[in-house]
Amino acid sequence: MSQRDIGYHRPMARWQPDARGRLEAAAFELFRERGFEQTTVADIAAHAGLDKRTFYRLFGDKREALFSGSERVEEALVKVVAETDAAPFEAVIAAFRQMAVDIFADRRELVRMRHSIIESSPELQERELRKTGALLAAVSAALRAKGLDETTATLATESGGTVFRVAYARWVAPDGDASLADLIDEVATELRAITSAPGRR
Amino acid sequence: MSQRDIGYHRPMARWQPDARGRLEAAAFELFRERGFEQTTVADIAAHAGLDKRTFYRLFGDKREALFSGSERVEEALVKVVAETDAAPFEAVIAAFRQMAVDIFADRRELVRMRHSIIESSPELQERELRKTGALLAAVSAALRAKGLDETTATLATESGGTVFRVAYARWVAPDGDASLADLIDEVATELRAITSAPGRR
DNA sequence: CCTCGCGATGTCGCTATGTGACATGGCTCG
DNA sequence: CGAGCCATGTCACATAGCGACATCGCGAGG
Repeated sequence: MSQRDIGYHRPMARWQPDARGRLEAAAFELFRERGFEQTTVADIAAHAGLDKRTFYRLFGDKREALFSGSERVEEALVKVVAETDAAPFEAVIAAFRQMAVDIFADRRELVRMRHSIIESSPELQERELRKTGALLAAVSAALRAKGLDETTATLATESGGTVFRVAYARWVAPDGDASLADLIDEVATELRAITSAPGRR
Repeated sequence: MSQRDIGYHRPMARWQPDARGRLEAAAFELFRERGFEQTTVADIAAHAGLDKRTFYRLFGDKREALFSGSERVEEALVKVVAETDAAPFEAVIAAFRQMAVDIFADRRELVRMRHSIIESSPELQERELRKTGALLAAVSAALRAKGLDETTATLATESGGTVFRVAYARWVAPDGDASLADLIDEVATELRAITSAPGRR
């Protein structure tokens, strides 16, 4: 890491480039080393060669430094949902599946590290929940934009989210080795079975 | 309100009774009047005739004052799930249904006020998400205790939670008038339809 | 080439959150 | 009747987060 050189004869710009990226990296590193609560915003800023105040200009709060990829994920999900013409639940599953392939598949170790950081802090778990909720709201809006009523859109979206969360939990588990996309398919099938008909015990 | 007299000739106890209840009431009142962010913990404590420090001995943080009923709800849900012998998803739905009748039905206005407070603050929304998650985790554990595997338990629980959230959203909506229990049944049926089979568009 | 303003960053100061350590004083139990 | 318990208050402090103002390289226009 580091080695964020600019070039050779640049007469030394007033500031190093990519303040935001440096802060994200510093936060990730420190959260892993000392834990979220043991890391102060001043620590993160100093580690990135910046001031505490600059951190707060780029991130709403201390937790946000860990949740930067979410816009990309949201765009990917919404795009698939908007373009596919499958039934609502299937559309959402397809979106998560595609997103898993395009964004998650190659980053398993990174995702695992991030997951273990979040797992260790209730505050971060809360933020993750909120981010996920916002993501699902965007997906649901994309479904409604296709003419679905709100209840249908919400139920399809939330069910898809449930499938994803369960599949994701298995994927990041230390011993799992199946691909996330395959896990999503498996879990979707299981969910269909469970909610299908009021069968007997 | 107030008028929390003890009796006639009680030689004046050192402290007024029910500090926790007074703090909860004060918090609710102030959050409604000024909003969550505009209310400081010192305000709440003063309003209840107590010190800031006492607040933090009784509540983990400022938000917790709004989330005290959750243990009761959890107990009610777990009890039904443990005692019924329906299929998993149906068991969870039955639990929410029963809880709706026993705990929510008579408190619609209170629940609406509480909901509007939470809606107005992202911090409170995060906490609500976490509380709901903990609740669902307990329900899922109750299902596993009956011998179900983790995936089935989680999927049934989360799906039930989805149904409840959607029904609840309709129930607290300003114009709704159906009972929460009925809404739960309706939404459950809709969810079954949506996840049933990969039908066509 | 000069200057003038923009924009990203730093500095300062302050309020509020949340916590540890210690003090107080009715109440209960022996 | 005395010893301690325990809920509460008091004090001090680190950190989060934010408003206001200062700094100064850079780039556009004269």
